[in-house]
Amino acid sequence: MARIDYKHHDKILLAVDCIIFGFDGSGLKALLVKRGLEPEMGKWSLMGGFANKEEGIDQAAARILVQLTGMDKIYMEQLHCFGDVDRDPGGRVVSIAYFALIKIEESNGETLDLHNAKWFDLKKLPTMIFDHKQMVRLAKERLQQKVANHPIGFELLPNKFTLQQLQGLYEAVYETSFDKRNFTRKILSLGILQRLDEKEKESSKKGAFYYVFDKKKYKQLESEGIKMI
Amino acid sequence: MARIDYKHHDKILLAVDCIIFGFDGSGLKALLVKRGLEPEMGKWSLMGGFANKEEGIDQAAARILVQLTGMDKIYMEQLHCFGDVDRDPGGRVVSIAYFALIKIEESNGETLDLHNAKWFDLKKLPTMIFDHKQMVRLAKERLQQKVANHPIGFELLPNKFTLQQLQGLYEAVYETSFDKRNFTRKILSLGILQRLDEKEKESSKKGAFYYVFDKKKYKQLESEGIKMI
DNA sequence: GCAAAAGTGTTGATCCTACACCCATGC
DNA sequence: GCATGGGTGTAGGATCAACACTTTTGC
Repeated sequence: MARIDYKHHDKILLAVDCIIFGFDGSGLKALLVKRGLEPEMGKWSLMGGFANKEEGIDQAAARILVQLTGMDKIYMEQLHCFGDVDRDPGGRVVSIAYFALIKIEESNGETLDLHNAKWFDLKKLPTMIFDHKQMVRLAKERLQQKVANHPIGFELLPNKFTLQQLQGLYEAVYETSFDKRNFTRKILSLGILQRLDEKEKESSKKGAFYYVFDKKKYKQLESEGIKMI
Repeated sequence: MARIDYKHHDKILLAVDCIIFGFDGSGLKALLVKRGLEPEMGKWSLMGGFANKEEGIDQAAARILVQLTGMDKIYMEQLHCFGDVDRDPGGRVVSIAYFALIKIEESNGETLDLHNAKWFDLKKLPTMIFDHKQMVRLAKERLQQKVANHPIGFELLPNKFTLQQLQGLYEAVYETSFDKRNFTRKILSLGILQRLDEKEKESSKKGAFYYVFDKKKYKQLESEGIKMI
């Protein structure tokens, strides 16, 4: 077999696009920005950017997430690589999509405004550029699969949350509703929630206990994939 | 926000690497080739190649699979994009890994020989270049997840197969063993197998019925994901 | 007739689902 | 004292796991 050199092959623009999910108590949201460059400037778009030669693609995604949200260490995972020849009318660009889960209340309003970012309910998404709608759809499917077996839903909630908030989140992710008693029993039986002595008193007279996700206990149990739901 | 042009961004070499699985009745196998270019020429490697500007990445993967196996229309799905800066000592190359399932007996021996390809038992893999071992590990995990909910195991078996072969395949994928009665009952209760009148008489006096996967029935049932196992 | 693999049912345990009432509190 | 959301238990059905013997046939 012939000896071949890397030099004779095509180099291609590599982009990273981020599907950023948030939950505000009423529904799953995606964070979109107004695109700041041609083509399609001014249209709604996922937050994205180009990968540089000197950085890994995960670093590129993390960099872009910090740019927009001002937040470090947010949950992020690679989704899929989109590489149709004509996906971007501006040129041949292969895009690696990442999805991220953030706690809405911790994001930085200033950096969001800087990029003209806005939260959209997943069920009321605007028209988006290129194949970004397909990216969001795929990300939502992946989120559903993942949430069923991994404790990542907590990334979308405040550090302390009530069972009702947690149930609301699962209902939003799966677009369905669960029986309160069954849900409570199942989620508590996993043994990964720790109840605080503190109560949330905003939304009821009686008050609902706050819980926190107990990462240590989860790590102990994690024989690759606990059934969350 | 400033108007930016694509031209000012880095272009990067894009490779495609294929994890090709096969099943020969005794264990899950992966198809490796002797690498034909520097660096690491002569070492064991996944079959790969560079993506061209004029083709989509899925097309690139399909092209590379045909090159090696001589087979068209084989089951293939994107796995993950590997983009660490130093993953390839020969230069900055981002690789998109695909995994494929083939029926070993249908592959073309000549094209395999041409690339010095060899089947390796997944439990006895040789040293491989770059991050290819990691790719195989991830592919195996994904295969396990996918096989549990989708009827793709049949891609690894001849068109007609016995229940014993099918069970052997599932046992190989999950590296465990199942109870014959429970397995038979569950798989037949799905209603996606059709029994032929023909028997396989090689491996027993009595003979075992051949079955075929009934794609039509599956499509009817497919309300997104039937539980296979 | 015997060796070798094929084929087939039952039972107990577990898990899942459906369902409704009392509790604590602020007003 | 009443309105509001918080918290809790049970029973029936479905599913899963464990288990062993009979059948067929080529030799």
